[in-house]
Amino acid sequence: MPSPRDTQPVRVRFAPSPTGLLHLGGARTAMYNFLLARQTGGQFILRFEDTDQKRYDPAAEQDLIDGLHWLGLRWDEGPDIGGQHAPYRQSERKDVYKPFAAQLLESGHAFYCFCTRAELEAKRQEQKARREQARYAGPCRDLSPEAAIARVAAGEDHVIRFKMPKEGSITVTDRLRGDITFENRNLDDYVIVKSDGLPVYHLAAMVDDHLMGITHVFRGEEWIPTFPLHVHIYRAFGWQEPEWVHLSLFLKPSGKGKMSKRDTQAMQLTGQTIFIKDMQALGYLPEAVLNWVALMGWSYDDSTEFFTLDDLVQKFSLDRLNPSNAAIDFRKFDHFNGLHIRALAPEELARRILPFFEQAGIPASLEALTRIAPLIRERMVTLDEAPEWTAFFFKDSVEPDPASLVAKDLNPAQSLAALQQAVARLEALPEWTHEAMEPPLRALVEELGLKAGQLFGILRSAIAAQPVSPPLFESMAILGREVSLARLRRALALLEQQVK
RNA sequence: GCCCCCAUCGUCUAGGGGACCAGGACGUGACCCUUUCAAGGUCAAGACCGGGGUUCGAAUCCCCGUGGGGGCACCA
Repeated sequence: MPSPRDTQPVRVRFAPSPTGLLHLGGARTAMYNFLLARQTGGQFILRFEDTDQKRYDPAAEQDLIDGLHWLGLRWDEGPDIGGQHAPYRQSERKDVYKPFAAQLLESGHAFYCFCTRAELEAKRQEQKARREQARYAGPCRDLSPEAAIARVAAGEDHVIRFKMPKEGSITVTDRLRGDITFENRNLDDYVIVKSDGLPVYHLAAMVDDHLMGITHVFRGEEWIPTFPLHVHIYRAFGWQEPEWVHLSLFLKPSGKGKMSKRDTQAMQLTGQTIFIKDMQALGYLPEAVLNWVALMGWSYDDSTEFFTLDDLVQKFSLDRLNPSNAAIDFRKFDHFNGLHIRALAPEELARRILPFFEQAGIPASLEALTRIAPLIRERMVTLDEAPEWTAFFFKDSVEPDPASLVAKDLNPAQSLAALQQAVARLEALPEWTHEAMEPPLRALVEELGLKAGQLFGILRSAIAAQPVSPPLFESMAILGREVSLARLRRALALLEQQVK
């Protein structure tokens, strides 16, 4: 069911509330918005829904902005850069909502409510005791407008509620699920303006989306229960609705429910996170985050899985969105990270791993890392592994475990003899390159009747002094003749000690 | 409890009446390659929640169960 509205330039928005850090779900929603905007030549807008001053977290705004930047999702209008419809922070738009609330009051679609929280809570308890549906049951709905206005004028505390029809039903249309019908009697007289005068999401988001010309609304499935309210509001104003796209939810790895605070904390202990901010430090690539998350709820075909952001801009389609929830699978995240690392050019990989060396206190230059990058690119899962893989390149000398210098199935004396000959051949080399050293050493393996792994294992251990390391010849070439030979001679000495 | 959404391998998914003894990927196992570790390659095991319909024919459409998930705030 493709809609012609998907191919016209769209206006979409990512509208998080600055109450917490940017996480996977938000990143996916933001990306889908971004993709559709770029694909159609439309606009992607960032808007902060901060009408709840109690939950506001000043650090969250910056985190949201930083996270989106890191992911490479740029917006065309937003609180930090302005735009045609500024401001893009709802707390700064208090005055724009007022006339709309007034209009709803006048047209009879809303009413003033003077019930206190305590009264409401008591009613809810009663309803619960009677096993009834909990919903607004106060007297204010039936107050005459004159009486209500008089009480407001007298300074009485109040909220504004949407006057939900008691009868009938409403059918709303979600892009992924089709028509959904709700009985109005199951809907509540929701508060749309709080006693502090600020609208709640239900009003603020609808007004802003309309005013900002939003054509497609992407949001999580948790909004479906209040979806009919939102459409009621649109209809009360006589506005044209956007395309509503309710995305599936991300479930915890076990598949049992949404991520809770407790879950996210437990996750950090195992090096897993749903927060974009932490992913960079853990060595993940924004490309991998995007690729991974794009495929949770969307697919291109029956086999393509590797996508860059540009690919996604080109290939994304609302019609291939999947409505069922998805359990987060971090192993797949690692897989995508490896794929994207391998897709990086050496100099680019070097640039990405440089911060990890700085953090480890290893004075590695970009030039050196660029030469080393190809050796580790094929074996890395996360960027933070780079320093441990390559630490030996940046040491003046290394101290291999003596036992590691004795090859499998050989005794120390035999290992020493093999290494002596290997060193002799290497010393005789006219030039110190991978191409120059491999043939004579392979020949030596042959002559000694050894297996390649036996001889090269000794050399690798002498050079890198770590149980696993990048390939030998490439490593020696980068290390240079002097350093390599010095390390081999040191290994010779260690072996001699074992022989006597 | 009430309302709503969803339902294919352990996980992410393809499939939108015959092309399906259900395809891909992650993970798992085996093998190949191999100087370690990876990467890469090959192969293998592994799923249509159940029951009714509709139809010549259903993973695909409908209904009922069941299961999972979400929501029921002056939060978003």
